[in-house]
This record gives sequence, C-alpha cells and structure tokens, in this order.
Amino acid sequence: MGKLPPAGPSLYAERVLAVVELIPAGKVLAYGDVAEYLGESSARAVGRVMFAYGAAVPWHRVVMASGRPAPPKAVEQLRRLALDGTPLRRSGAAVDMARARWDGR
DNA sequence: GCAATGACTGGTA
DNA sequence: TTACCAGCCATTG
Repeated sequence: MGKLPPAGPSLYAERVLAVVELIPAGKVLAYGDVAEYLGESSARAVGRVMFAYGAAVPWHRVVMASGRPAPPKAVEQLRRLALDGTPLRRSGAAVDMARARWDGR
C-alpha cells in the first residue's frame, strides 16, 4: 500500500534494520557489509542507525569488519553470539568472520 | 545551511 | 597483537 514513511526512523534507517533482521542465527555481518548489501557504502551511517534504533533488531549479529563486537555492548553481544552458535575465534573476544560472515543467502 | 557526532574501515607503525 | 590517523556518510541541533 502506498503508506507514508514512519515518523520515527528514516528510510535509510529502516533499510538498515530490515537487513539486520534477515541475518540468520549463527551468522554475522559487518557494518560495511550491511551498507554494501543496501547498495550504500557508509559503515559509519550504519553504525549511527544501530546506535539509534539497534534495539529493535538482532543488533548482536552486526560486528566490525575485524570480527570484534561494538565497544558499548561487546560483552553482551559476544554472549548472544555464542548462544546463537556463532563461530568465535580462539581468543573468544571476536567472531570468526571467515566462517560467520553471512553471504546473504 | 553549517558543524558536530558516531556501535566504521583500511592502512601504517 | 594493539594503537593511532585520515576518510567516509547519514543524522541531528
């Protein structure tokens, strides 16, 4: 239906949140990957959206390109990733991007 | 319309 | 391995 855009999050934010919701358990995506998936190329903009509306989506499945979780929620995020069965590195402080990176399929 | 902000990224040391 | 720098872009005041 031709509904108007929501009052809260902007169109850009909604697209980012939509992609994050598509990430299956046990898989993760980097901020830059989310942007690329949308045809955009600004990881910072994605990070800003997560800071503002991340609470509405499985934000714990979005990590930095290095596989390390976001600073403010690193502990909480790492714990949720482990519960999802996400392959972590031996250090246990980061995600094994080589295996956990979602290919979008 | 401008300047500041932020959960980023890649390169260099 | 960690630490710092400059570039990047959407959102906000």
